[in-house]
Amino acid sequence: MPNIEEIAKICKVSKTTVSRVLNNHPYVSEEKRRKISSVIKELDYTPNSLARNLRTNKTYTLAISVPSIDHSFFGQLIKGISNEAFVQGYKVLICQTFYDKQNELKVMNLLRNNEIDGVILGTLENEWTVIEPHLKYGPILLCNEYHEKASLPIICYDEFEAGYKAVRHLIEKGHKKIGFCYDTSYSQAQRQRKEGFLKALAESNLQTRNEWTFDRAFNIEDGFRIFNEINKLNEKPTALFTGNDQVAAGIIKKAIVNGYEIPEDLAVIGYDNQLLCQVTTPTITTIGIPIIELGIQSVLKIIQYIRGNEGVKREIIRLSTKLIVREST
Amino acid sequence: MPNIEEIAKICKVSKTTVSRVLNNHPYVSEEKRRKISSVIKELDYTPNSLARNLRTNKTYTLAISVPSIDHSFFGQLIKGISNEAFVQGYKVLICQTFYDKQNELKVMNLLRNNEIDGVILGTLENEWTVIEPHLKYGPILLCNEYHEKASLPIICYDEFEAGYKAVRHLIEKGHKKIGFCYDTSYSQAQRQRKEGFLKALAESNLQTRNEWTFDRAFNIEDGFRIFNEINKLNEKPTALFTGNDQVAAGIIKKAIVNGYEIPEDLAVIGYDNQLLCQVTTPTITTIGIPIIELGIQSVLKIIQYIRGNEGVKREIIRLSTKLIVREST
DNA sequence: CTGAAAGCGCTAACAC
DNA sequence: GTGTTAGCGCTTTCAG
Repeated sequence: MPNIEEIAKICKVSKTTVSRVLNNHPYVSEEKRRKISSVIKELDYTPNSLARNLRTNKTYTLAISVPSIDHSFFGQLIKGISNEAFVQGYKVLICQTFYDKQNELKVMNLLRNNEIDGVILGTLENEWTVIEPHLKYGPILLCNEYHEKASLPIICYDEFEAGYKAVRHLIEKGHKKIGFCYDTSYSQAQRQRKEGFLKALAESNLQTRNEWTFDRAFNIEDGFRIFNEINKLNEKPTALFTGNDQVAAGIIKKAIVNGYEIPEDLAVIGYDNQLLCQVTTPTITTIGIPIIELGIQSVLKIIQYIRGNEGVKREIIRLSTKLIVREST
Repeated sequence: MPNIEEIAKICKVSKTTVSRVLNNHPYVSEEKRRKISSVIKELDYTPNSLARNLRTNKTYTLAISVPSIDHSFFGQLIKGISNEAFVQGYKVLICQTFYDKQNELKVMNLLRNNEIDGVILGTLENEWTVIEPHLKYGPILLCNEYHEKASLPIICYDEFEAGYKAVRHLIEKGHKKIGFCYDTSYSQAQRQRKEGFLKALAESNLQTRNEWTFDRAFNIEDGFRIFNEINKLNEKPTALFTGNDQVAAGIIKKAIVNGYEIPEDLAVIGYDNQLLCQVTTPTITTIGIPIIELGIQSVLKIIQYIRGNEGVKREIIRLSTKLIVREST
């Protein structure tokens, strides 16, 4: 494998001059530039990224941390992030936390060891005080999650409004007993969603119940489980804001198999507007969210900090969501 | 940020000794080892990976190339790969080809520029002659795809058997007019699946038709599109092997909305055994495949080549699949 | 416009 | 057991 010195020797110039050509620097005579370029092509030479990275102290790599990639919301988010990152000349490292604090710290260590230039957190497992010290190693950004105090850029959905809209819709459909599902109840984004939910209930003098609130609702199987829990209740909710289309699909399917009429016996509203909503029977009412845009904005923002070489500061971008009514409500 | 020299100075030893402690080499006195360890901890020092990588010419990073991450099969595959890679001390870079030859070459360039130690190809866009020259830069492995000649490790499903089993099942259900969907018809894995399909038909003296074969069948929307094409045919198939659960779900949903009885008017069999199969109405008959195992085996195999520092050679591992019967057939 | 020289932070012969 | 030395391959002052 040829290196820059070999190219320099063949062209009878210094490594510096070759480097200038490689990096499109000015002040190289047209003649030499041509010669060097042709030798580079001939020998099929490409610069060693490792050496470059060490020298410039940049990796052009971003890490994206998510609970689990195996979920269509995060799949789409990563797709959006990955595409935009590639356009901007960055690579993307995937890190899954599986809701584990230690795994999240491993991502932080990548930043510390100079393996990546920045981190996009698509979930937040640790306390902010644990994350904060890592800011000195490079920019960190919160995406799809919220924190009330953390001093970093936050790009998220308007969760409060989403929760509010969903429940307003259910109330308008005549429901008075409405339940809620958390992905994880320690997520502040989910807490805000719940606030919106509660606000809408309060405005109509309605209340929810503890036993109508479910935690760890992430995928279809969680939906199966949650339906079973609901089905055992004496006083059942008549409507449910699941916070997630997969969970909605699981609940709906199990309900139908158990003889429920949807939405008459149980109205269900999802979140994300995945294609899944269109193939179930009944189709699923949901909250539509701009996933790709969330990804793009996150990438642009973190690259801005990387390029600017500046410490991140708190700034909040809230993307708005929209209610999409289908057959399940 | 402290470096190895600083640690050495404080401990009044050479960088070498510090390096030995860092890498758990023997021949360091217990006393110095303790002293150095404690200073490392105190200063919160971690070695710069970039420098290490340059020196050792290793990155401990694998790239996984897939058409699009935004698909539950590839999401699960990446999950399996990513988990096992982390266990083995490797990071995973995600690369999406979007079925584009150029994007696949970008992955190859990562290998050439020393940005990764090996590549797992979850799809194959270019001719083998285009890929082959890159083998000199590091190990490449084919996963979930097949090639009749390529001299590299191939870990795939027994596609022939899967196609055969699926069609046998449809024939036993009384079907004589059976259609087929390709993800991409240039995929040799898919071709093998088709061979199995044809073998089963031939054994029963049945034939398929060109207009019952559909290409670019990847997701739910493709399923919608394909149903519309079927619905326009004069002579329609009565059963379909879609090669993909999403496509199956899309076809089934559109069929039901258009008044078809499933499976009476149209039997549909998917592939992958995603959870999606369990929430549609009717539930979807499919081919169950060991996705996580495919990922794990791929990682173990490529790491074996990386560690052994040897050129890859052709070897084929075929994982077997199983028919899972539900309501759609 | 061009090149010499220094050095990013680390590891690994090799000598003692 | 330990330290000296020489790079890995590149970019970037700085001097000419």
